[in-house]
Amino acid sequence: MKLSVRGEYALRALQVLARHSGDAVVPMQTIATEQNIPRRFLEQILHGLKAAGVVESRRGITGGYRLARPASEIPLATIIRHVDGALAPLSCVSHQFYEKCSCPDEARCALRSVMKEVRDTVAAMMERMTLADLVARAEALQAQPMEPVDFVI
Amino acid sequence: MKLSVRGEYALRALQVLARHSGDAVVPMQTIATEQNIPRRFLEQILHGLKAAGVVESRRGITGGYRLARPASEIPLATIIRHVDGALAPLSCVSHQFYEKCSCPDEARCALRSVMKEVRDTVAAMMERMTLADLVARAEALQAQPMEPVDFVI
DNA sequence: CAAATCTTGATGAATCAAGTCAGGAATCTA
DNA sequence: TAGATTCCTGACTTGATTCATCAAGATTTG
Repeated sequence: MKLSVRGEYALRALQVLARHSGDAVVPMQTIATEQNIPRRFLEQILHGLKAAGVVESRRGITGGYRLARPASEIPLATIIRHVDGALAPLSCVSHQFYEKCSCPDEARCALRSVMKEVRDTVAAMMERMTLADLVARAEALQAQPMEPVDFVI
Repeated sequence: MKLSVRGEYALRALQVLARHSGDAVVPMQTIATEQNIPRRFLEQILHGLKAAGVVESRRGITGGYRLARPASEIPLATIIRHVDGALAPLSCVSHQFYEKCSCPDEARCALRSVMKEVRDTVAAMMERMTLADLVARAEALQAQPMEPVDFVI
């Protein structure tokens, strides 16, 4: 798994929506400003996530986006797969994005066997972790004191 | 971590060299033929691995490549990093290929914290696994019976 | 010297990543 | 109803990267 800038933006944007779970919708401009994401680009990303059924939108002056399901029911795996594709390091070990590779016998390819373990490990982690967990972790990190950059009196 | 075709070729080629550890050198053409890798492309890849100190070469009619160290001392992590770069899903959590990301406070970025765990897990796996392990696994898989594709009498 | 090999550097086509743009459609408020 | 604000749609641009291919040179052995 390699996260593109697009994927990073998607996760950061959804984290904002997860944090505002109570609100009706959050306008895109708010997300763009808060997370410093180019607005036009974010437009494209959110539209993709809507097509994927991850978010819902509302038009007009009171418009914006919100999560289509509770944050605790949206695993990071789902988002990453929609935006950046396979979690697997090789597409021949991907479940959802499987592609045949060039080795003669997949069933007995040592490299494939190793990469399958990597895939399974990463997929399990990303499947377990949800947007709600991400928000919770952000709050926990916020609670920590600022790094003592300059602590001399 | 996402493995490019280049990275896959590199690992497969080195697996051949590891298997022929006794031999003086293995000519590139042998590797290219056995693993079905375009020769010109393999040339480029092996040259890179030589610059990285992973393989040694010998010119002339008896020329070829061999591992610069015992296969058991070459972790997959080393190879992948040289050919495909960072193991981390985000460069802001990479040790060797660190790049600052756009979030305001890295130390308290939830996404970074999660991806750091992924990186640590993947890096540990790839650091532990060596070329020798890869060869051993290939042999173990070879020992398995052929898949019963057609078992009807 | 001839043949096989690695060495070096250039080149090329296709694809992708990141971002931009224009014009349209929906929705609310005055 | 007008106007402001928002999302919707699809095309486009720019630069880098990926996956190679090629030519000419250097080295080594028979």
